Parts: sequence; structure tokens; C-alpha cells
Amino acid sequence: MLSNSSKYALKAVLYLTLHTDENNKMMAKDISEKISVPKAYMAKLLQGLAKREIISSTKGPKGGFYINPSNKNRTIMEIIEVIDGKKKMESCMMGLKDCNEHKPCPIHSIINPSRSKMIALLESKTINDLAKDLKLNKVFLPS
Amino acid sequence: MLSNSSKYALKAVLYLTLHTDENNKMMAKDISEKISVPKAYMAKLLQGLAKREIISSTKGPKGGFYINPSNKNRTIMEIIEVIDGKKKMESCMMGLKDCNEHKPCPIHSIINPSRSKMIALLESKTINDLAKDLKLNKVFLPS
DNA sequence: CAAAAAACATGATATTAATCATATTTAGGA
DNA sequence: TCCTAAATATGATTAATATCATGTTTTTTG
Ligand code: FES
Ligand code: FES
Repeated sequence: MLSNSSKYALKAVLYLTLHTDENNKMMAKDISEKISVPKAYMAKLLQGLAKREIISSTKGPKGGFYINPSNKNRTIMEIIEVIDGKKKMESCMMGLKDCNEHKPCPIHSIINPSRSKMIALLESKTINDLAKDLKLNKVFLPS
Repeated sequence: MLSNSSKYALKAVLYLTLHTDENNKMMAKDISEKISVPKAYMAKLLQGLAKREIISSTKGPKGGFYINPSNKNRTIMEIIEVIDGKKKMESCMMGLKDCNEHKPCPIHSIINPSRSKMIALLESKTINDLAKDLKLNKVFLPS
């Protein structure tokens, strides 16, 4: 439902939101250490996120990755989509071509209401929302 | 969240529930064709399900796989657990060691209520429940 | 009892996802 | 301007899933 890569990406984006801005950038290597993600893998993910403008980056000395104000308004779902693709979460869990009320699979009624709720929330919450919770110590980032 | 193998297993079990009993058994090959699952893979899955007594089987000519009355009371979750293992569905979606209210990850409050609901339903619905829906044409099995 | 038909057990291959490595480009500072 | 530090692009390796193949055991039937 959520790939490993998405988890790492989300962790990284939240970490960056808490600890960086235009004049406090951070290198891939350091981020990877802070959130315990393999560094080369982290770098690749961050590059992908930067390309899609989920996060910001600058090259060269004193460069690095960071979050600027417009980045903060991305929703959680946007991050997941960039990594896993749009439809992964919405596809039929039993393998029907498309998942809908009109021709539901046997577990559609079990899965779908909860999943829809979940998706709606992921689409409404921004990374800034979650960052606020983190600052208040209401929630915790995996080591 | 739900492996390919689990999907196939669930499809197969439901198909068997509709079309077999002690004196109407079915071979792996035929089941695989009916539900469009590669036959060797299907056979392996069915053997695993039989070993854990999710379905029944007999060897030799006129043998095959089938569902008996006691098999029918298994829950959907039991099938998923046999294939994917117990904890796969309950683990933290961001990678925290354990998922609980006491030390939640940033998306716990988004994910967990819906997921708990889903799990509870999967644990309460039996394959017989779903088979009834199928008979009434309320739901449909993937080709 | 012998032969054949089926599941069973086990291992091999292929595909995909995760991880690693490295050469290229860009930007800052001496 | 040249050196160096960083991201970027691209591809290679490894690990995990999914898929395939084959020999062994059990049971029915002639
Ligand atoms: S049709 Fe299968 S989950 Fe909706
Ligand atoms: S703590 Fe992460 S999903 Fe519950």
C-alpha cells in the first residue's frame, strides 16, 4: 500500500521541514544519517523529490536540500504519488480492473469506506500540518 | 498492504467455496484456469492453504482441492495471515518499531482509525459470508 | 499388485523493488 | 579563472516476490 521509498521520502520531507530553509540547507548525506536511510538511496529519492518540486535544492558548495514556504503546502498524498504513482492506493485489492461501487469485488465493502477516508485525509493534510504536530511533540519521526 | 499471493489465495478460496465440496473436488490446474492465475503458482498456494487447513485436499486420482463445512468459517484475515504473516497489516506505515497511540508517527492519526476498522472487518467476515454475497450477485470475483 | 492421477515438497528462474556506485553538471570561493 | 563541493543523471548490484519446473508420495482403479 505504501512502498518503502514513500516512507523514506515522507520522513525526509518532514525532517527537512523542521530543520531547513533557504539559508539552512542540508546535504543528502547528513539527512540520510539523521533519519537512518541508506545515503545513496536517500540521495536518489531527494533528487526525485526536487525534480517534482516537492522540495528545493541548489548545487555546488554550500548547496543542499531545503524546504521553502511554497513546498510546505504540498499534501502528503502528493509525496506518495510522486514516488508510488497515482493509482496504487486506489486499485482493487483483489485485482479487479477498476475498483468501483458498480461492480465491486468481495472485499470492496470491507476495504473501500476506510480506504476512501484515509485517502481523503492524506489529500487534505499538508506537510506543514504534520510538521506542526511534530514541533508540539504530539507525534514522532522514526529514528 | 496485501500481497499478490494473498489476492490469489483469497480468489481461489472463494472460488472453491462456490464450486466444490467433499464430493466435488477440483484440481489445481482447473482452478488456476478459472481464476486466471498461473497454474504452477496456484498449485503452490493451494498446497500451502491446505497444509494450514484453510482448505481441504486429497491426493490421487479423483482427488483435488475442496472446501468442507469447517473451512467455511475461516475469516478473511486468517487467509491473509497464512500468506503474508500476521503483522504486515498492523505495522507502522512510516516505519516506527511499533505502531501505537502512545508514540505515534506523523500519519498514525490519519491511517490508524481507518485501518483498525478495516482489520476488524477482515477479522469478523468469514469466507462463507463473502460466498453468500457472491451467490446473490452482490459482488464479483475477478475474472 | 501395477499403473496412473493427483497433491506435496523442494528448488530453480524471472521480475520487480531496494540499494549502491560513479561519472557529469553547477555554483561558490580563493 | 580554477578548484572544490555539492546535486544530478544514469546505470549496476542485491534482495525480495512472483513464477515455473520437477521429482516424490499417496490413493484410486483395473
Ligand atoms: S472493487 Fe475490489 S476493492 Fe473495490
Ligand atoms: S505509529 Fe505509524 S501508523 Fe501507527
